[in-house]
Amino acid sequence: MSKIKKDKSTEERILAAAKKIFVMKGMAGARMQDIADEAGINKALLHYYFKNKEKLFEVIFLEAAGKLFPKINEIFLADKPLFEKIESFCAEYISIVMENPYLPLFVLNEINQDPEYFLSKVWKGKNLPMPEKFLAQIEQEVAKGKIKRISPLHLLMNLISMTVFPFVAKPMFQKNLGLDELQFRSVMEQRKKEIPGFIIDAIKK
Amino acid sequence: MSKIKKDKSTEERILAAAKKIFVMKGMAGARMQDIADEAGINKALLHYYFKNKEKLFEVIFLEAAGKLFPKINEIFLADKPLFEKIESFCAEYISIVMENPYLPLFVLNEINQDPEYFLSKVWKGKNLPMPEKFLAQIEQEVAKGKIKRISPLHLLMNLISMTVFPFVAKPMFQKNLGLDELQFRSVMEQRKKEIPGFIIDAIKK
DNA sequence: GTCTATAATTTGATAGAC
DNA sequence: GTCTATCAAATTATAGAC
Repeated sequence: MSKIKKDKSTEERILAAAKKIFVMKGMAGARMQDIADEAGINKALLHYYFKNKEKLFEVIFLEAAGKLFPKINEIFLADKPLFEKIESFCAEYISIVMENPYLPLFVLNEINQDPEYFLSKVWKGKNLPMPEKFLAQIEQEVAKGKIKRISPLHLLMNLISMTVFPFVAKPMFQKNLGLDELQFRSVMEQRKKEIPGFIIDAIKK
Repeated sequence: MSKIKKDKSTEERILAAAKKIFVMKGMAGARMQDIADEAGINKALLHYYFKNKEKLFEVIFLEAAGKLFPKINEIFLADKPLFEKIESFCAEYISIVMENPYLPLFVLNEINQDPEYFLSKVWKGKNLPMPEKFLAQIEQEVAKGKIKRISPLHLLMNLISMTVFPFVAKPMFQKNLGLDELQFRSVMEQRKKEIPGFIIDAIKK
């Protein structure tokens, strides 16, 4: 701690500013000047802290991806009954993303720019997604006759789609359904129960 | 028809090139040079046909949005039984998007850049989304005791999410689930039946 | 309509003073 | 660490010949 009692270190303010601008405009659309302005500094100082735009972007992107992917992998690896997994995934994922509603679109969009590069960045070494266990668990439930004969792959896609997509299409849903910020939050809060209930109704015998 | 028998007019080639580049890189990331190269012409000619980048982009964006939104509005306005609506929506929407899998992410991303502006462009005047009828129809089915007591809003979100999201997250799903191009298409083909079946199981009494 | 050459502007990045 | 001033490269857009 070289410095005491300042609201926020310059680096912290840069990172907060960069996150805001990058998530809003994307890598290509973001301007170093905008980030500097947002952080209350100038471009030179920005480059002093982060050598170039690419380096700064990588920090922001990896932090964003780090908020979204581990939670998905958790559901793959956890040692819990199927229904519990689905319930806790919806609730926890929505809670996390509700604080940063635009992260999923940001991350998915950048991944789309160069899937190989970005996906390798996301889980280089560890953190690899292992959906096999989860898919096998569904198979077993089917085999045991606990749930309907459903394709594990499609069930997984349905779960993730219903949980994540409303955030990706947030402006569209808000405009078309006439939801203000508060109402949108409320709807997403409901979905923590609504989605698991919907799935259970769909697959229970 | 001033000219006869040429593979493709210059304007057509420009539009095809612009679509490819804009959809791949987004408005901010696309380069006029790339579009010119892709079309086999030079930048000057590109500006001769379309005054500037913004104008060209608008044409592409509106065409893309025009492929995605009317189909959604159709389900809102059509005069058909609920189940039929859901079935035909899934099948038709997936068929349309399968030929341009990256359109949804492109459109959603640009809308996110400036929701007011882009959404006003999409349905200026006509083409306004009218979800009320569809939501009311669900209410009625519930009231008549035909289906479970479910929130119309959430059912609508679930339907659209399950249909659209796999395209938005295409690279992620492909990488994580180990699907090549052909397998992905096959999975989406299955979903034309899988999604309606899933929904029916979830809401039928 | 199409091209070459070039202007005009934006923007990422650096030099050097304090 | 932070700033001002400036450069160098990239990129949109135009002028003008054919």
